[in-house]
Amino acid sequence: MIEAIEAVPKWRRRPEKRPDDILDGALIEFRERGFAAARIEDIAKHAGLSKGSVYLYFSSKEEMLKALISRTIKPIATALKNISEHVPDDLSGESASDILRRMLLIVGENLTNKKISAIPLLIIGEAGNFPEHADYYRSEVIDVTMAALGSVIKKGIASGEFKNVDVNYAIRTLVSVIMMQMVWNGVFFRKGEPDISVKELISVHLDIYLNGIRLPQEG
Amino acid sequence: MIEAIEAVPKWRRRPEKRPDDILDGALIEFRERGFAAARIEDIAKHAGLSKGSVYLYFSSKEEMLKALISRTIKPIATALKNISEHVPDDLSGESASDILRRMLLIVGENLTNKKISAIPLLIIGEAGNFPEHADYYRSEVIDVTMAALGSVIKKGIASGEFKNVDVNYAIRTLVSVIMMQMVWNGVFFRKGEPDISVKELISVHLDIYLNGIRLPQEG
Amino acid sequence: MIEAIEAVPKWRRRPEKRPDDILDGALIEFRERGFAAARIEDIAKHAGLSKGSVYLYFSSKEEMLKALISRTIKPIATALKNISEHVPDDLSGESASDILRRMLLIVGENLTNKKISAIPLLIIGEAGNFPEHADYYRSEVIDVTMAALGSVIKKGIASGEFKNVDVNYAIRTLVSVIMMQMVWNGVFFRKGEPDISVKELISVHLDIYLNGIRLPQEG
Amino acid sequence: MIEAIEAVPKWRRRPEKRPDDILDGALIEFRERGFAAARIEDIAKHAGLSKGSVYLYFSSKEEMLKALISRTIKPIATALKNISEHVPDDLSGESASDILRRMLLIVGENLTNKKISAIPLLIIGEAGNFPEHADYYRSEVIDVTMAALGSVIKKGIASGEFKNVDVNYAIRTLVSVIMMQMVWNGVFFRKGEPDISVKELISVHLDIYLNGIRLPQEG
DNA sequence: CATGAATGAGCCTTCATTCAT
DNA sequence: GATGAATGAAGGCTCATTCAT
Repeated sequence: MIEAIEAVPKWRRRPEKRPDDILDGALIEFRERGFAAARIEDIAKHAGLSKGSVYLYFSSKEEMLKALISRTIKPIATALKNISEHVPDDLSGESASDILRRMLLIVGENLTNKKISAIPLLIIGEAGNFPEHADYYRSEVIDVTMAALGSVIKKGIASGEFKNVDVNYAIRTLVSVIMMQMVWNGVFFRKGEPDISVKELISVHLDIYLNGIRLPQEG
Repeated sequence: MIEAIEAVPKWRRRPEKRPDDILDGALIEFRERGFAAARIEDIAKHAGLSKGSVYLYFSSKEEMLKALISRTIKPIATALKNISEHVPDDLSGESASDILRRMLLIVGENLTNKKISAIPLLIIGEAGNFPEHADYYRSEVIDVTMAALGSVIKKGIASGEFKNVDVNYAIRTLVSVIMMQMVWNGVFFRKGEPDISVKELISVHLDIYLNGIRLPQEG
Repeated sequence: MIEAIEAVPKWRRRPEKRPDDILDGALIEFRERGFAAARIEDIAKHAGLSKGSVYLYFSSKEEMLKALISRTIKPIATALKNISEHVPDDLSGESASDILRRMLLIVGENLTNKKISAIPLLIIGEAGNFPEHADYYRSEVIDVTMAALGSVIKKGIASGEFKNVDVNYAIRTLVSVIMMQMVWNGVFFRKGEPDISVKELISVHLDIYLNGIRLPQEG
Repeated sequence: MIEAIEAVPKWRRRPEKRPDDILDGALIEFRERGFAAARIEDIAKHAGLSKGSVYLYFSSKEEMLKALISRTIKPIATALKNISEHVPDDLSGESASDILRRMLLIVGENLTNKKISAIPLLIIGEAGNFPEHADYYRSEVIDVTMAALGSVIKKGIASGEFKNVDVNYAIRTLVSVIMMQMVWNGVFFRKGEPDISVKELISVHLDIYLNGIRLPQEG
């Protein structure tokens, strides 16, 4: 057994991870230059391969884009579905606010993973050419996330914890900071600038979301 | 009068508007296919011109992108500067909340103009290839907008109208709904779906922003 | 009478010279960039005209080249024919050497006129694309010149003035310095360098041609 | 042995000669149509390649021109330098005339190689667009050649073999026949015409150069 | 006559994709 | 599997030529 393992040649590292390595390179190049302008050769270089070899793993550039997006979205979608299916019907002791906080923090974690957060930006940039990917992302990630958050808000309203707000709009306020932060980090952030702390951001955001910034007027 | 109208030559419509017509076409194609994949010939067709004629007005595809972005950003930047310079020092009677509302509604108007709101999406999509445009947009539009809103928030805090929130983060919550809505309309919106009313959205958003969604706990 | 002359409008100088002005510009541009790379618009500029107006005088770029070459070659060819037809049968008192000298000096004068000497260079450069022009130049200028010089050399041989050299080759030695000087001035000359005096050159050349550079060995 | 020959793959002939094959094609097309009008596709065809493949070896048409000129000039320049450095200081027994003869015959050999003699013609034709190539050719070939010949002439003068001629001009007479012959063969020669023998030409030329065509006048 | 906007053919150059080894 | 030479379609850009005014 041990021999078998040692027999794995060292000059070819993890060949079974090749597709993943290629997609890593693709993500970088697609984001850096856009899908159309990204060159297969550059993507291959990131994976330590030659141009032609990429085609052993992906039949076309577009297939790479599809695979890249799937690779990121699928586990997220699965996780989101798990979460949303487990929002307890009656909040079982936990306040709606606390549940919202927990959920936002999970999203926040994804935000700090560049390999994950680059995907929606890529999708935004290529939405004109590949609306199906935008659609896929919306269905699998955004709609699910919004539905999950929406159901918590609804339960909060039902339980008397929240005001009777228009849920459809209220979700947007809640979610938008996440999206803005993604765009900010990927597009408008300037090197050398002090980072925005995602945790802090979400904390302040949620506090405002729950309580507002206005001081209660006495009298 | 009628003669005057007929005197307008039919074979060359409003030639002085050509550059503008071309940029309109460019915006459509750049958004639809991305800068790299957009074809000059298609852009020309939108303006009723042939491929070569475009080069009578713009020396290269990249120049068109620059001109397109400038055309949209410059007047907005000017307007924003006017607004931010006229935020009264002492709120002079008007509440900070009301000023924020007025400002957000102005931004909301731009949001409903597709020719304007498509620009930031274009910039986001091309940020990898043209970081200078993202930088320009941030400096001229985002930073100015955030500074203006920030100064109102600060005044609201000073006057006792607002809580002592962290302004830097608080601005983000305020602004992000705008950005999300832009992305939504340009990327994730599905035809046939009921539109989100920008006015309503801003109204709900600001209400939450000011007051929070949580019901005050009695007792 | 005088009035008539004054009636010539000043705002349109010598319209009948337009074709000539255009060809002047064409010569400059054809030599500077080559026929293929020369732009009609640049040629027009030299003549103070707009691109389209050139086509009022010449139906195509190639026609301009033809006309340009004809304009220069025709009078030269006529002059050469006159000269060669008047080489006296018996040298009538003048030595063959003196006749050669006179002929070379005439050629030398053309050499110093850039508008004339640029033409053969143009023809050389475009020989691949327009062999008919090279052929024309050879027939009308080179062959006639060589024939004229050849006939003088032959007469010099007949009269005992010259050795019994192979005329065919001997002409080449005589003529080649002219051609080299043309190429030199048009191609290899460096600005700022001291000019080669054409007169001096021809004088030294002919002296060598007649007498050689070798000192007679005393015996 | 035979196996070795058969082992040469048929589908990819001498790939290491590709750049050379391409330059051969480029020389033909550049000379035939001029640099600007030559089409990459035609050049590629000469080398049995497709348009795009040319760019695997040369990054642009202009690079091809540069490489083409260098390829020809470099070895010539090296050879010339060797020759000029070995002109003996004291003519060591050999007469200056004999040395000149040897040198001219070497130049004559290059003249009969079309691949070599086409280069100066190309340079002449493109001098307007690429003066740097004319300059390079002058520095590396013409100036070196003239300097070498000049130094021999000077030694001939010093040794009493030659008259005290103006060397600067005398060189031109010597060299010009070479240049003329190049132009003749490449531009004015007509198919079917009897060839000029370069050897004969140089022999006659040098004889005239040394001794002149004039018969010594008795009495 | 003169203009210059408009056209569209043409060519350099790039790059996704193929394929012989 | 891996390579990289080769292909050829595609598109940006230029410019000779046309033509309505």
